[in-house]
Amino acid sequence: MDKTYRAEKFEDGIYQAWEKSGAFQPGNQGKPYTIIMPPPNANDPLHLGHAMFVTVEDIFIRYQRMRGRAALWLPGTDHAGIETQFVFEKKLAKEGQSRFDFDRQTLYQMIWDYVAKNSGVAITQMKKLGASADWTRLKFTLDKDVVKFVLNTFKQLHDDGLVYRDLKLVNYCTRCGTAFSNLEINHVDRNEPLYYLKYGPFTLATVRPETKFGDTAVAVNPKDKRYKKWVGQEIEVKGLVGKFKIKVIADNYVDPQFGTGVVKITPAHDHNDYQVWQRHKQEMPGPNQVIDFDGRLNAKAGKYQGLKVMAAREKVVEDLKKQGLLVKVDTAYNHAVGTCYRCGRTIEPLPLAQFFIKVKPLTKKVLSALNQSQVTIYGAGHDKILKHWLNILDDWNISRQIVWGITIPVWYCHHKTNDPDQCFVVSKTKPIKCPTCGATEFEAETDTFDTWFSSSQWPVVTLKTNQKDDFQRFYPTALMETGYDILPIWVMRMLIMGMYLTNQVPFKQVYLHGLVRDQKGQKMSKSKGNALNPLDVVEKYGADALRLALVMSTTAGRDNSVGEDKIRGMRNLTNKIWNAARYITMEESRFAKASRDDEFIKHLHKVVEQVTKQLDDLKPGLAAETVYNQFWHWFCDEQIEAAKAGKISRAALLDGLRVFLKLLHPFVPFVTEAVWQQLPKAKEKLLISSQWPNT
RNA sequence: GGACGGUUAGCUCAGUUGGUUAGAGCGCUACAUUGACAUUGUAGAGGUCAUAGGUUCGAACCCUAUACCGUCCACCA
Repeated sequence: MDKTYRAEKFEDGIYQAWEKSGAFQPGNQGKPYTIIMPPPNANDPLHLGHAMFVTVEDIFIRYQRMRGRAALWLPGTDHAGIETQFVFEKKLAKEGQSRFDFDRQTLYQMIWDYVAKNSGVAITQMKKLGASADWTRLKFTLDKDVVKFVLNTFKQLHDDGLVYRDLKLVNYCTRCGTAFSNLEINHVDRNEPLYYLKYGPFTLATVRPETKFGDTAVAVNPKDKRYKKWVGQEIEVKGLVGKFKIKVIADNYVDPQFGTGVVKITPAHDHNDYQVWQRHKQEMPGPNQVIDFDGRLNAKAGKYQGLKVMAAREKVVEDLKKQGLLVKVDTAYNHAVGTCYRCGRTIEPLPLAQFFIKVKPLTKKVLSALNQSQVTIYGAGHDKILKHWLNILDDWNISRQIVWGITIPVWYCHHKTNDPDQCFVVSKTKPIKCPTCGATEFEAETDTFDTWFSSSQWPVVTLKTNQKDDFQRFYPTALMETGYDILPIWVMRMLIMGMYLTNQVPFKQVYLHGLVRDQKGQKMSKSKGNALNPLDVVEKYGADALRLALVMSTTAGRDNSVGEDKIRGMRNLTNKIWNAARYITMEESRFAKASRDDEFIKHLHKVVEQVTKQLDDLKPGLAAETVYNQFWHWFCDEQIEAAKAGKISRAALLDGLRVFLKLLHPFVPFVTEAVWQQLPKAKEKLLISSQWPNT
């Protein structure tokens, strides 16, 4: 044996031996224990966040496998709709092309080829980290059977009256060319001028004067005495594109304290105004769209047609000023603006007919399951956050205007329009005749599903489309493990769709890990240059060191700092393990009993109990700490030294080492396996398939 | 505006659900080296557990308030 442990000499060979042995597949014996892996983006290299989930999930899977459970860790990869199309468009841009240079089929095929070419990346890297997942069951979100299942779910939801098409204001990014759900919008505080405009007999305040061509009413608070006499009247306004008449309505939404207490209502371009319109449909016209999906003003804006929003705003303000219609400008005004989480551009609320899922009937079921403790959330207060989310959730917009995804199986009778009452047929293939309107001509839907719509079905679909009895055997799964940052966007939706599809919770426990931060507690990012690349770390210190550094002393739901110092320290443990084994195996075991053997065995047993309890309690950080300290400071520093003095027998020491290798294995699988292979022959050939010590 | 966290050693963090002198890693100080390991060992310095009250025989842990930090949500034009 070498004087120091060299991870690079062992890791690949050991991984191959594990995989070849079939240890990653659940055995036929034992109670099932299942983790469905959060599918990483198929074509993206891994970052530390991925390394984190691989580590934590692998710890639990290895532990349960050693406990004799039929442990299944089912891996997958994600087509990651918008993310991937965005990356691909960047690539096109570099080559001087854009997505608009290709028709849908061609573009889809190009992205498919691109993803196929890179799709091994994530999997190879997870293997490097020691992930003991069952790769024979790997699923991709665009696998034929997965797609088929997702299409059926949509049909089922529609048949159950839980899907509807409606014209609503959607969060539209004019740069990415698609709508987003509310959960994908970032709100940022921005300082924008608040303009006070003359508006007929009133003065009103707005930050968006360029939308005034879309105004359909003026609103005041019903209790506001100043304006009471105007309510219900039509006023005449002299505007930039001529005179027009507009009605004054009363709505509680208007805050008399804000600005002048008068608001212009532009239902096509503002979420609040849209809601006001919904309450006053009888009194005022509906959405009057003046900004188009390319982010430019349309013909209704007269001479401002063709200008982009910000340019139009400047021009409009300038002209208002010239005509004496601008009363004053409040430049100190701050408010929150919705921005695209992808590209950062301001989100434009635009009226678009989209498909929505009615969430209320579904969230109700999930809330009651939570209240009955059918699911337990581990992670610093995030159980409360989940409940909060379930209570406030709005209907889910699942239509996306991108090609990289699963096309919504809808056929519009005659032609697709933006009319919410448009007749359509839900069908995987082109229908012959519409049962409602009798149409025989159809236009296919081009919108695709929100990626998260298929992801929300992941625990169900991965098991239903896999080996024959998998769903019966492994569902509901034991544990869902992921970062708390995707609690609402993914975990909550899996609960919703899992309950809908199976009437059971998709998983019984949720372990939410924290975000990985750098040594100083700063967020890691490429631009800051403080991000560690997991593969570089593995190469330098070994996968075990990285794994242990990621999990050591962490608590569910709390961020944790990882720097090179910590990783080096953990690498030192792998060396310590190696050397303890080297020493113990140097001499032949003698079977004579020594004076402190009994005491030694008793303490060892206590350690086993403690680590086992901590893992059962879903406290991998604490378990790692316990086993680290007990191994290094008790076993090595005290007991090996005592053995040198003859107080502990070699046989006891060797047994102790075997126990520690088992306790350490879920955390540092490579070095423990490497050492196990050097020990005198035992019944259990591979440590990965060995039995957890008795408690 | 609301919700949820945090505040423990120089730094990064644990503290197993109220119970003896509060722990780890890194860093620091002194010593140790031909027999497992310098990717080491031994010894040590360093904390009135944010602050102020309260409950209790007993509080880092429970309660109340305050301060600061962080995250998320939110339709005030």
